[in-house]
Amino acid sequence: MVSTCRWQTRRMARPRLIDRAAVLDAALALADEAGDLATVTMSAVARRLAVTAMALYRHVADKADLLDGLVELLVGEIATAVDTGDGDPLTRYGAATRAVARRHPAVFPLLLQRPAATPAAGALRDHLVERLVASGVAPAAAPQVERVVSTLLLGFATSEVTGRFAHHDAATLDADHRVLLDAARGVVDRGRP
Amino acid sequence: MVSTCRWQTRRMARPRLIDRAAVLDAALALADEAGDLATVTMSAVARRLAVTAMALYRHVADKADLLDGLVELLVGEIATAVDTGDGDPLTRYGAATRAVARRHPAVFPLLLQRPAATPAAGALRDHLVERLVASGVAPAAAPQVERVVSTLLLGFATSEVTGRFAHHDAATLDADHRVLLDAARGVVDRGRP
DNA sequence: ACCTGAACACCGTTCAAGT
DNA sequence: ACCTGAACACCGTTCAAGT
Repeated sequence: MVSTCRWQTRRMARPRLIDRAAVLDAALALADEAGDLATVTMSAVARRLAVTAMALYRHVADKADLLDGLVELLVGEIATAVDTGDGDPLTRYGAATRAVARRHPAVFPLLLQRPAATPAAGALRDHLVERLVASGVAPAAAPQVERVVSTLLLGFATSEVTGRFAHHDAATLDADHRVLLDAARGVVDRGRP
Repeated sequence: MVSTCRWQTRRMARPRLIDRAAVLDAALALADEAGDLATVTMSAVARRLAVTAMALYRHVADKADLLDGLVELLVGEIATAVDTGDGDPLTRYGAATRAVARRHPAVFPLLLQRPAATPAAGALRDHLVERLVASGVAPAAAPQVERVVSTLLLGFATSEVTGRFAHHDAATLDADHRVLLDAARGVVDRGRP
């Protein structure tokens, strides 16, 4: 027996059981399964990681920080989805937003609830502005077009996911979304010189 | 001394210290002053009414019911404001929505968060559809136009109030709102036969 | 460095009891 | 009928202690 601690690589170090990404993934999975943000408690997230609630505080500052992390995750998913699928960029952005909302209905409303000041949000915004300019929108107008179009898409997807249109069927919602995309297209076209 | 209870009008009756409206008003005032929905706890609302938290449960089913009541209050305010001010109906609806959002920034985001199935929401929706039809929108198209336009307005006002546009000044936000209203006008015009 | 145990202030909610 | 006191399960968070 050289040591009572097998994991002792250096002096008094402990094996890292979890990290920030694991915490956020567990929280997101929990929210998705429950379909309800109230289920995401520090205890529940910790339990899913086979750890105590107190252990989380090494990796997230507090619960608000954890929720901000979830928002970052969703923004990242929208960013990676925005360049896939078919149709023009606007159609793809709309589809990406809607798809992420459906995948994470409990967390999605947070996107409209906290300032979009996180790194991932800034990156997505920059990317969208670039795409708008590439499609002929005046550089001076592009940021405003991005703000308004993103607000349109976010508001609609949130409504869909919180059940604001609960008694309407999928076909009606799809038709509504087409009307919304037409309106967004109008905003983009008005930004063209 | 005929009775030890001065307030005893009938057998064992007690003076009604509070009612549902008082509970909702206190909760709304609390949220407005704090600018934060987390401040609205059952204890805090009760304290403001000089009553214990348990007393509230006679007048609201639970906390979710209390929050639904707040939503009703805001929807009512939008409904009464929608026919005042100048400009066309759409401009007024937009201004009314924005004004209510600014008056109640902490509560407003709830409008996008819960199904619009309450009586006040239904009444406002019916009123808006009527106005749209009166302005020449096809009766068959009016409900869809109402849904999309309301979603636009709610999404923008929510963003403004949650600080999603935090680093932009008032003039920029006003300009964004004008662009949004133009888009909404496009949706309305497309509903005309 | 990372995790745990114990502890704290607070939350929503119930139920029997008082008036 | 309406409100209170006591009680319960749960929440987020801290801090000293263990490894």
